[in-house]
Amino acid sequence: MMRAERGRKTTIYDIADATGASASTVSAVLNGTWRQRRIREETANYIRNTAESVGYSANLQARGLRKSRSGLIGMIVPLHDNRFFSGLSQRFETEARARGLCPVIVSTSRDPEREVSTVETLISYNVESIVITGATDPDALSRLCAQSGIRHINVDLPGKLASSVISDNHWGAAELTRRLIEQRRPGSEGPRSKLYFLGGVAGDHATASRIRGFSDVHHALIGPVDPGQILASGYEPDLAEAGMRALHARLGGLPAGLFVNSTIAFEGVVRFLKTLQFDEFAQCAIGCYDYDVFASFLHFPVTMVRQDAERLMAEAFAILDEPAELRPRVIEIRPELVAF
Amino acid sequence: MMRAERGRKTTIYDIADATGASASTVSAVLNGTWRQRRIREETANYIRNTAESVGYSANLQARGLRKSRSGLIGMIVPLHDNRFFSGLSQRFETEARARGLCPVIVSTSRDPEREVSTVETLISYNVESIVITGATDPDALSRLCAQSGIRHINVDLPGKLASSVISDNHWGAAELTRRLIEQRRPGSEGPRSKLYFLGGVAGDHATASRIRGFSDVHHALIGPVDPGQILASGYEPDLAEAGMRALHARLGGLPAGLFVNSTIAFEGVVRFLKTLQFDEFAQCAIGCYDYDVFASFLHFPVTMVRQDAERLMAEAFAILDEPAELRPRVIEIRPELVAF
DNA sequence: GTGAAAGCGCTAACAC
DNA sequence: GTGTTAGCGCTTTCAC
Repeated sequence: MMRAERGRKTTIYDIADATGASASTVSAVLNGTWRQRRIREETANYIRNTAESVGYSANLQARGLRKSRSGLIGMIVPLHDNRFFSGLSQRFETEARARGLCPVIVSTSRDPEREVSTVETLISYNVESIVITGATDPDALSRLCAQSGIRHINVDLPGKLASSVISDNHWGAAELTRRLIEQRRPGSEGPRSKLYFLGGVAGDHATASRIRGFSDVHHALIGPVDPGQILASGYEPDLAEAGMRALHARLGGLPAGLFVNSTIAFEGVVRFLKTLQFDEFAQCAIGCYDYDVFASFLHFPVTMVRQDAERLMAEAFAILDEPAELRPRVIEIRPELVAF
Repeated sequence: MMRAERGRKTTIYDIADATGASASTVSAVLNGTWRQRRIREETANYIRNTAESVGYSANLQARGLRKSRSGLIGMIVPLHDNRFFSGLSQRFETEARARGLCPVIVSTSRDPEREVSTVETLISYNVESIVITGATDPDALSRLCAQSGIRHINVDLPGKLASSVISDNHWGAAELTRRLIEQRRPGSEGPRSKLYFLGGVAGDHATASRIRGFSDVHHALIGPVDPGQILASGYEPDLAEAGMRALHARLGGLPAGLFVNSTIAFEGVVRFLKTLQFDEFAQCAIGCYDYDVFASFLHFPVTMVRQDAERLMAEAFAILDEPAELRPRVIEIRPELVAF
């Protein structure tokens, strides 16, 4: 193993030298195509044994270069440190593994430039396809991928240029709103008798759909929604907390119901509620779009919407597995409502 | 751009043809080494513009093959869908990015075989180094890496064959135990006056250190620890819940204090506590090794240990950045105690 | 200041 | 049934 001794990793040429076979024979044996080359069983065994004994492992970059494939599959997420996205990552990993691909998951901090450069990097590594989750500008990424002919799909946030698998936000929000209205204590009147929507960014697709779901049901069951009932205060716990404080001051108490648009905002809400007396917030029906185990153990009842990460990813891969489509599709997956 | 028209991606040869320069000049310009080649500024600009206008992006597999580097850095985690590990992932990503490397994070479900095959895959892709977190058998992985001369480091769980950066589990557990004992309501006697340790696997390094920290302080302040006080019931919420139920039955009530060894176990514990009356568990001092935002909002006070993912990763990369060491080191990072 | 050519480790067509 | 050979796209010596 002269080459190995020189510090390099052992290659098929080393194995070829060691066994007296040729590089192509070794290659065929070691990558499984040897049956079609009708290589003798014993030759194959001999080669395999030698390879194993020297700890040979194929150089996947070389293979990738030659076959212009990489065996890698990419995914971008806004952040790892989040229940929903880490759930998606977990499912992505499972699906990738089932296809013999090595998952590369990169986070982009919701930064559009970083999204672009990350996708460029993935493309440069010749990933087989890309799953784009929570992108701020999915279509910019689609254009990049299209340029290099890379299959890709949007998950969670839809785009116009590629198929998308998203949560059925309208349905989930409508259903959650319906339940909150059912739970609402009767009696109060005026602004405090209404429901309020808190958190997220109104421009963002998911939030917009949820606001529509909320408004539709609210309108049908209680009455028209006033703009003051929608507090899309952003994605930070602090902003949600401040929003809650302001709302509480404005109304002179808690409203009949609260629709919190993410666990991130929910954190701020809970922080504020903790400053109140139990009997005060016991009067308020609380719901959160998104799920967290511990949020379900709080000292007041809360209804949560759990998005179906498993189906979202399964559908995404189903589309990637199929031959490319003519026109982008949007598939909506219903979330599940969980009451505590 | 004939090659591009044939469906391939554009290469430096395409750019060379288009600009009339040679492939090596194009290469130098596009990878930044052109100054040392004293290529004329205008030539460089011309080439860069052409490259950009055709949307050229380098084939990183080819570059990697040639330079026997990949620009990838690997990490294995037991699972993505967990606060602690996803926090580590997030920091890993930041550190990798700071070094211009593309992070590849793969989960292994705490399956030893999968750990091995994942590390093999990463090695085959020529990753620059590997961060191993929460491995069941770190030393087996170290041997693999050593075989191929890949730098690597253990995080969270230590190994004997490579340097490790771990949480100071003994200190954290001792400190948590001390606080629980302080909070303990005086008065009771017998088994119920003691603290109980719940969750984790006694054989696992982290759990073992924590049990030692717990026992040392318990011994010093209350008295010897009875084997019956240690319930290392595993990593499943269900097991912890069952463990709690059994303990409660055995003691005829809750003990003076409860040391829960992970948020996973804590989930089961909380599930059980929910079945009790408020004034019953209000008597029990509760602590959890590991942190979760929402766990801090429960209807009883809890002290949590928050591991310092940022410093864990920073130290890990600091070691990877240094020249290889003669003897493996173990660095312990103190966690932070947070009371609610 | 720039080009020609070799080669990274692998695969696949084509020999025989 | 197995060997020879020509690249995959890039970097890097060496030449001029």
